[in-house]
Amino acid sequence: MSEFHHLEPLVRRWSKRCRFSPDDCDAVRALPYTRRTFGKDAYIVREGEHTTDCTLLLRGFAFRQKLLTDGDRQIISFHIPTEFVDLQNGLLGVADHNVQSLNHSEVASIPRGPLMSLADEHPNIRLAMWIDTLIDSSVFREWVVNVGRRDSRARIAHLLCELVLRLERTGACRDGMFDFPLTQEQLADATGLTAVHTNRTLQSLRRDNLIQLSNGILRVVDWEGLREVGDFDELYLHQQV
Amino acid sequence: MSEFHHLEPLVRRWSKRCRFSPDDCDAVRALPYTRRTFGKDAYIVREGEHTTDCTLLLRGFAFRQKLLTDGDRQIISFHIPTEFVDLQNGLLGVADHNVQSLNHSEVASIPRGPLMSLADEHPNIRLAMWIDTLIDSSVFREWVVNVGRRDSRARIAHLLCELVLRLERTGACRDGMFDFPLTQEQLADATGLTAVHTNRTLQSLRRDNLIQLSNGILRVVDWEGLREVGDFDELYLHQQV
DNA sequence: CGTTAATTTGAGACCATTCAATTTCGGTGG
DNA sequence: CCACCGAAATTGAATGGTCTCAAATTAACG
Repeated sequence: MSEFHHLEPLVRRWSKRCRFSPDDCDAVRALPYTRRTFGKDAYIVREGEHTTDCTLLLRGFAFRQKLLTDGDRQIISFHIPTEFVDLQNGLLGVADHNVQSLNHSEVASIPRGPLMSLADEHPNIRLAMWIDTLIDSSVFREWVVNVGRRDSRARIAHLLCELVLRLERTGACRDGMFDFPLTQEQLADATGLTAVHTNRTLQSLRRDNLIQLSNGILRVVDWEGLREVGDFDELYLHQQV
Repeated sequence: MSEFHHLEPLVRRWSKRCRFSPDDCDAVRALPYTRRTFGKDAYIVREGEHTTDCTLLLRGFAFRQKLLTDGDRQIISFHIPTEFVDLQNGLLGVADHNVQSLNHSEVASIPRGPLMSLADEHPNIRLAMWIDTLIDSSVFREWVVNVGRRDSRARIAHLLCELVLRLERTGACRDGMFDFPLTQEQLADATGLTAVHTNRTLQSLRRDNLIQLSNGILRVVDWEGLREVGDFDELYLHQQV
């Protein structure tokens, strides 16, 4: 079992994007890291913290969020395995938002120093990292649009479309079907709605035969329909990069 | 007048952040660029475009936006001089959103190739550039929160607080007073509201003696009050970096 | 100064919220 | 395996913030 290296999925993802040399790949594999696990809703990073590591998600889901002073929560992004949940903290000194584990998750904590040195010394790796942060950024922009200008049906449909495409890449979604561990409250916090209205909106999407959702499994019944309702265009995911 | 180099403000901003060597500074100054001007509302970058340059704002304001299929517009960020409006396009192949000139503006178009080579060869410059894109990203996250979870008064107050702090750094805002070229429609598109409701909300902020706004000049009368109404915390701007 | 853009006002409709109660689900221990 | 429990999902009714549509007023500009 020690044949398998925990960072291998990261190597695969990055090397595909940036034509890594064998040396680049080995350099990533040589990164020091600590494996950690988190329970449901556990905090991985806290706003205001001076972070010392970057966190690569190995298993489970995670999400970023900010809390308002009145206690309201806005979820800013969801993350799936092989993604960093806080790569920006490699360069920014202080975390500007929280990161929580969505369900039971497993991560690799990589110290900032070695990670940034790696970037300094390997142009291809640096490029892959930078592009990761740029795609993050593009997703945030789309989320501004989503919560700013779309109605409840479109917001939720759009979010589901995004998850489908991202999960398909990792094989976690096949035939439009995947494990959907989000509670309706989390879905609400991600779309800027209330849990109650999220519930009614999901029912409306089900009624229109766009999706099925039960037992924590989501199935997209009508992809083109969902796409249309969600005003979805995947350009912003930059998946070809 | 040829004493003054158009990229000098950029050199100053970056070198302050990353301890540039004289050589770093000269390398930035040596960048090739084309000066261009744009009229009100003119497109600087269009979604879907394969961009060849990055655009540094020299004078005037600009903003990023996306259009929905139904024609609605969501503004994603505002930009002020010495900022790049599309630095991410140096690495991402295709523009995922539009950039428009807010008023009459002046920019320096820098070809991607030389700009990225510069980053490759100068660690400090690369760091400054990367951090620029990371701060962009942090601002987008805060905007997700703003349009997702705050009511109309808070959204507008928050946006005004952000503008004040950013403009103060460049000297364009003093004593809480600055040229405010945004129309109420643009303000609405940035906060996810309608122009009509933006108008009523501005009146409400004026009535509470938080701001004065007339003749395109905005004056923050009660900074602490505005800050409180907007639930504003400037951590996300990372201005100390 | 004339013409268009931008701001302002009013009234009514609607989408989403709030608050509360009920039902279902998922996990746990007896 | 069933009884139990808390969490999550669902439903209802009333409220409210924001939108829509239209018209009037004011400001900007050539």
